[in-house]
Parts: sequence; structure tokens; C-alpha cells
Amino acid sequence: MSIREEKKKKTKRAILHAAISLFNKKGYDNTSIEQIAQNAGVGKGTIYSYFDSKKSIIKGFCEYELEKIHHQLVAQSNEQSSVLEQMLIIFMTEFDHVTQNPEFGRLYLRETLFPDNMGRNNASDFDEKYFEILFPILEKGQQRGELREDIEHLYLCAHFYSLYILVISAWYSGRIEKSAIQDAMKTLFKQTLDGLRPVSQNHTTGNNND
Amino acid sequence: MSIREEKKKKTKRAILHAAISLFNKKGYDNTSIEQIAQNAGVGKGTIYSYFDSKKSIIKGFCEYELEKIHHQLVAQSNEQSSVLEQMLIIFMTEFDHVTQNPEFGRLYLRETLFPDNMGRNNASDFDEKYFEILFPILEKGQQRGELREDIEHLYLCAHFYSLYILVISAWYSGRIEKSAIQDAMKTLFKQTLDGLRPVSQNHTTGNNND
DNA sequence: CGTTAAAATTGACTGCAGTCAAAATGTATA
DNA sequence: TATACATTTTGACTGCAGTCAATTTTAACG
Repeated sequence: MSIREEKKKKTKRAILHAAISLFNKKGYDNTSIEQIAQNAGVGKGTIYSYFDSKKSIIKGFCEYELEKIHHQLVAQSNEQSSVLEQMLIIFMTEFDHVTQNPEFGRLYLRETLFPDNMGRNNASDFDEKYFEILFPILEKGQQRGELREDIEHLYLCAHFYSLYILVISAWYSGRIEKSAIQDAMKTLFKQTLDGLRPVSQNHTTGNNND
Repeated sequence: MSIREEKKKKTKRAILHAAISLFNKKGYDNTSIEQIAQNAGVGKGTIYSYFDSKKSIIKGFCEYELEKIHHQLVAQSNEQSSVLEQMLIIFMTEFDHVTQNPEFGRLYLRETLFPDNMGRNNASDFDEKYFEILFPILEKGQQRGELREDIEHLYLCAHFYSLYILVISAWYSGRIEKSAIQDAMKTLFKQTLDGLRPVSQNHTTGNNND
């Protein structure tokens, strides 16, 4: 690796490191780019040749973090467990990480779920990694008869993911305590697996189109 | 009403009107407070005695809009329809309004779901109005045997609301076309009603606690 | 009315995100 | 090594969100 490339990597790390440290110490809004630059030992302008904006520093950090989590998950996931248990582990692990850096997590979720650009979005690369983890679990679940086979994987994901988002949101807006998260998520996951209709009236086969 | 109060109302309306017009014309980021002030015929500082921040102008507008929608909904809702149909109407109506002002909708959702303040949140007042509409529908649904009675109303709401959020997010990030929204939402709602498990294995009674 | 207190309005001011032309540093070639 | 070119770094500069002390407008009362 050339001198140039080495320096670039070192600089990027320094910026990210300074940013994380300052954001966690003083909060995102109370940290200025100039402060980050000083702590990283570079000029202000340099930061903008590594990151598009203040927000994208967060995005860079979060994606790096989440990738780490994903690797962890693949390692620790137990193929024998039920879909419910595996989903709970995955989303609770993710939740724990998010809440360790609430500031980052919040801004990342905002940006990911309701992006600035509208439309042309580059998150698909990131979605892929999600699916790489979730799809096999769902596939196995279907094979074991735990999940309906007439629902696409994408839609199955959607149900769990949407509930995860809701619970996170409830925590961020102070409607639920951290200690209550796991139970709430479990309850919701169970309910969505079992359905909201009474058993007697359950008609799954999809012939109930109006 | 005193002269003072009249003027205040008029001024607030003028600010909101100028803001909406400019935001829709040039976008939120490209509109400055000073421009809004000029279009509203007031000084810059005045805006800050009516709104806490640039963001809260959006919030003010959205809450005003959503309140209008809610009234509409109560009027047009048909108690005889199935829970599925009523939920679809409610969330599709809301979706339509959000997407008429995508800029506003996006910022409102961000702020509502992942607020700045963290914890102390004043949205509970607004939640109430949501529940005033949804709870009666769910109550009726339970009475008619369309919905399980062992699930709290709050949790029943959670399922529908979370899917609504997911679909909106999918639209905002360009993963789904506007024309496909209704079908997607309907499919997801149906699935959550029927459950993700195959019928044969459905065990609703909640005695499957580990 | 005239006087005084309270409320509303204002724009100059502060601090920060993001830009950009110029300077510094690294690379390739003779 | 010297020269020319490419990449990276830099901080002065621009424009805007949000503040605040000073000013103007309204209300209350003798």
C-alpha cells in the first residue's frame, strides 16, 4: 500500500474516532466540525473530503458498527432455535447496539427510514446484508412448518422488522422503558406469528380476497 | 377576542402560509427563515416567538393537517365494514395526505418517531386522538369476533401502525411505487390478521411461554 | 386623555455547516 | 536529482439558524 493510501486510512480513522468520542461526550448537536477536526489533528476542510456532511459521519460509523453486529449474529445464531427465538436474538442484539449510542442510532434510523434524497437511494447494498441473515432463518422456518410458505421472504421480514422499528421508536420517544423492550418485542412477535384473529375464525389460505 | 389575540392568530397563519408555500416551492432546506419572515411580512425574530425552531413550523402544520384528516375519518368511517377495510381506509387516507406534502411528511415522521429530546415527549396528546379513532373500531372488531380479545387495544394498534410506518418508509426510500402501496398494505394487514404460522400449527392461547 | 406596565416585534449579532481557490504533499518520468 | 503532474489539505469565506437587548405596540387604570 502506497504512503498516500496509508495516510488516508489513518486520517479517516482519526476523524471517525474523534467524532464518536465527541458525539458521545457532548452530543451530536453540540459538537462542531471544527472541534472534530482539531481532535483529529486535521483541518476543517479535510473532513469534507472524507465525508459528505456531518450526518454522513454518523452513517459511516453506523454501517461499520452494524456490519460488525451482523458478523457476530451469524456466528452466534443457533439454527435449531425457533424462528421466534432467533428473531428475538437478532433484533434485541441490534437494539442493544443502537441504544449504546442513542445519538447515532437515532440519526441513523431517521436517515435510513426517511432519507433526504427521496427515491434514488443507495441503501439497497445494506439491505442485502440484512436479508443474507434473515432469509435463511425464514427458509428453515418454512421447512420446519413454523411459517407459512405462501408468504414471500421479503414480506415475512417486513412483519418482524416493522415491529422492531415500532418498539425502537417507542423507546426513543419515552413511551417504554429499556427493561420492558424485550417482553414487548416478544409479545408482538408472538402475536404476529399467531395472528390477530381468533383461532376459530382463522382462514389462512388467501381466498378471502374481497 | 382582544385586538392582541386577533393579531396573533393572523400573524401565525401568515407565517404558516408563507412557510408552506415556500417549502413546497423550493424545499425545506432551501428556504430560509428570513425568506419566510419576508413573505409573511414580519421580522425574523417574530417567527421565533411563534415557533421554537424551523422544524417546529413543520410540526405545527402537520398536526393541524392531521387533525383535519381525523375529523374526516370519523365522518366517513363505516362501522359495518370489516376491521381490515376500516384500517385500510384510515391508513391510506393518512398516507395520501402525507404524500401530498412529502417534505412535511418526512420531517414530521422523523421527528415523531425519533424525537430530538429523547424521553420527555409531548406527543401523548396527539396519540390520544389517534386512539380515539382506532380503539372503537378494534372494540367493535373484537365484539364481532374478528379480533382476539386477549390482546390489548394498544397492541392491536401497534401491529397495524407499525406496518403502516414500514410501507411509508419503503415509499420514501424509493423501494415501492405509490401505485403499489395500497396492495402492499392490504397484503400485510391480512397476513398479520391471519398470522404467519400455517393454520394447522396455530396455537393462539399464549400458553407457549418458554 | 396621560402614564405605566406588559406583551409583541425587530434586526443586528453569534456560532456553525459547508465551499472553494490556493498551498502543500505525494508520484511519475527523464 | 529536477520537473511536471495528480492528489490531498487547508482555513478564510458565505449563508443561515437561532438569540437577545432594545424598541414598538397594546392594555389597564387613574
